[in-house]
Amino acid sequence: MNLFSDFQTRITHIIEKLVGEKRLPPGLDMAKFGVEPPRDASHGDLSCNVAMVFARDIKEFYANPRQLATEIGFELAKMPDVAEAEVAGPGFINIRLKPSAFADVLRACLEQGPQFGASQSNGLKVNVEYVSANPTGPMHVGHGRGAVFGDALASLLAFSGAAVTREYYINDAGAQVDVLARSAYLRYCEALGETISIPEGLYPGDYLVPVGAALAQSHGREWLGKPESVWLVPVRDAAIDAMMGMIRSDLAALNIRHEVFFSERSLHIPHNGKSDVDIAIDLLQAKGLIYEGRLPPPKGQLPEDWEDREQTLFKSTGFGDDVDRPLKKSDGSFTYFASDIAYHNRKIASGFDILVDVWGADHGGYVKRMAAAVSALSDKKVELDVKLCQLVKLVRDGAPVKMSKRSGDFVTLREVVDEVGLDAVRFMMLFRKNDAPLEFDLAKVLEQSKENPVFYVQYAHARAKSIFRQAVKAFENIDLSPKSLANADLTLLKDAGEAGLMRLLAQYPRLIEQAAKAHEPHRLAFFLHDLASAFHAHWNAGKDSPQLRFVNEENRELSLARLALVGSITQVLAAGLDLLGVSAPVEMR
RNA sequence: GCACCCGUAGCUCAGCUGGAUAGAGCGCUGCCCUCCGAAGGCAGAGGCCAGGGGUUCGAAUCCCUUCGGGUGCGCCA
Repeated sequence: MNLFSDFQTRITHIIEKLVGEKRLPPGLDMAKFGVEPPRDASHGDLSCNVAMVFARDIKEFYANPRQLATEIGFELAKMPDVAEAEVAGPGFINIRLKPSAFADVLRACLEQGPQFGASQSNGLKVNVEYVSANPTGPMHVGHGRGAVFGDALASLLAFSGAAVTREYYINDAGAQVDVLARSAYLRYCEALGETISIPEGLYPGDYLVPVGAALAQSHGREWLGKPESVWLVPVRDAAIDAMMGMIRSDLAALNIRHEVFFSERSLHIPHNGKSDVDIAIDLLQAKGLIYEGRLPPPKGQLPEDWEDREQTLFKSTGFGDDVDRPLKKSDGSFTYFASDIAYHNRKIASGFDILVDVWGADHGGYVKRMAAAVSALSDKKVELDVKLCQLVKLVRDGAPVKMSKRSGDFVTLREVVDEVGLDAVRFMMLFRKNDAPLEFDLAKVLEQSKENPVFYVQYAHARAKSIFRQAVKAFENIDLSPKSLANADLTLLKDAGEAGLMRLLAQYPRLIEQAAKAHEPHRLAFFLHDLASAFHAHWNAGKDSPQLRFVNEENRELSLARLALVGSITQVLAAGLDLLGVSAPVEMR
């Protein structure tokens, strides 16, 4: 149950009724107004801006927005769960609910359990593509951020009613996997007793040592001293398989599992004479969006090897890009962009309504052309949202931890997960907007203090659980099942702290919905932190004022009502953490 | 030179796609444990939302512009 969308519907009906009575003009866009929690709790439980939003449309019917607001407020006040609806400021309608409304929220929370806040299927097919690290080495912490972000976003979207596919795009074509093959070949030679030195430009990391050893084991001296043309392909394929195995295992350590691993190279393999790239290019060609032409050289620093030449271009400027983009390299092969067009065309052809790509911020310059391509391929029917994740600064006690992939001596994602645990990694990665840089302190995330948000939220959950343990000791034969708690007399919850907590719980379904719509899982992380904070505060209120404690041995009925509140909080904390992929411990000892 | 992201308390950051008197943590000052987990909480001080224009009932949020930081800019992916 979502109080906010519920009232949005009710107010929409009131407006429609007024339109029917010719007391408002037809054609009002109901999507324009909103029902939201007021910033200031003294303004009530719900607030609606509808009268102000329609200020311009209603001039012939009402002198000012306040008049319309008064009219709507009058209708709202008649409803059984509304205590009062008053007009404030320029025309806000502030609604205060009867305690029974919040009792309904608690009951819904207890009865629906982990499904509280979930939405019915909305019929949307969404594809979330994330991680997509090149299969040339282990993942680093930056990849981890995109991985956790994409995974949490996918969960959030699924929870709010979309049919979600989690997808990984394997960049197994192009020059870099050849570099990988050469690097692995050297390790193969090394495994056979040759002395090797790794030239500049190859991957020096020792993660390729076992790959070389395995090749030596399976193929003996067969490729030793032979030209690249003999061994490149088999070594490359073996190395990519090994790297993808390693990446999958790194992802598994973070509880991340994709449904689809899509190979870039497969896009170039013809079926019935045509590859996916051919098909996509043909499609654009048919739309008249491909031409042969010249590009002006980039302003500022001219590249050393710049050569002005005729090339095959996609008319991306027709869809908001700055320049048209080349589809073929000078050697005639397709650019990465061409493959990516084909890849996204596959996704469009699969019937997805929304495509979400999670990329590193260093690919920001690529967004416009990809959005242009999706727009062109789908005739503007499919939306592409590219989420850029800013880089992660790894520090320990404030001092930077060096990372350098070139030297092969970098801190891998796996090392960080092994050191601090997946809960800490996942929560911290989500406790920041995706487009803001993130400082990840290896020492701080293990601290057991309120400075560490992971601990703070998990502690709230453990603390809530401890109240239940306490209640079992205090009362004989007490039934603390959700069903039993839902039957408690919830009107006994009258304290301001209790009301504040219930108000927060009532906002959870809306928060989920909005975070999913905005593709911003961090909002959920911050909400859980807020809920934990309110809970800790109310707990402490019980220290100063014993009559506020959740467990009151003299008053079983009151205790049951309060335990229903605690149970709801526990439920939302656990479910919210679960959506983020973080565990909710029963105790912190 | 151009494009994209960012600029909010001394520091690190939220701000719910335009709402009411801009919030939290750290740090600083002063408090709260014979009592459900003090691994926590309460109170106080601290702001020209980088600057300037505009859009409207209403702007930290949208548009333009200046300044400052980051990321990119055919034949890497």
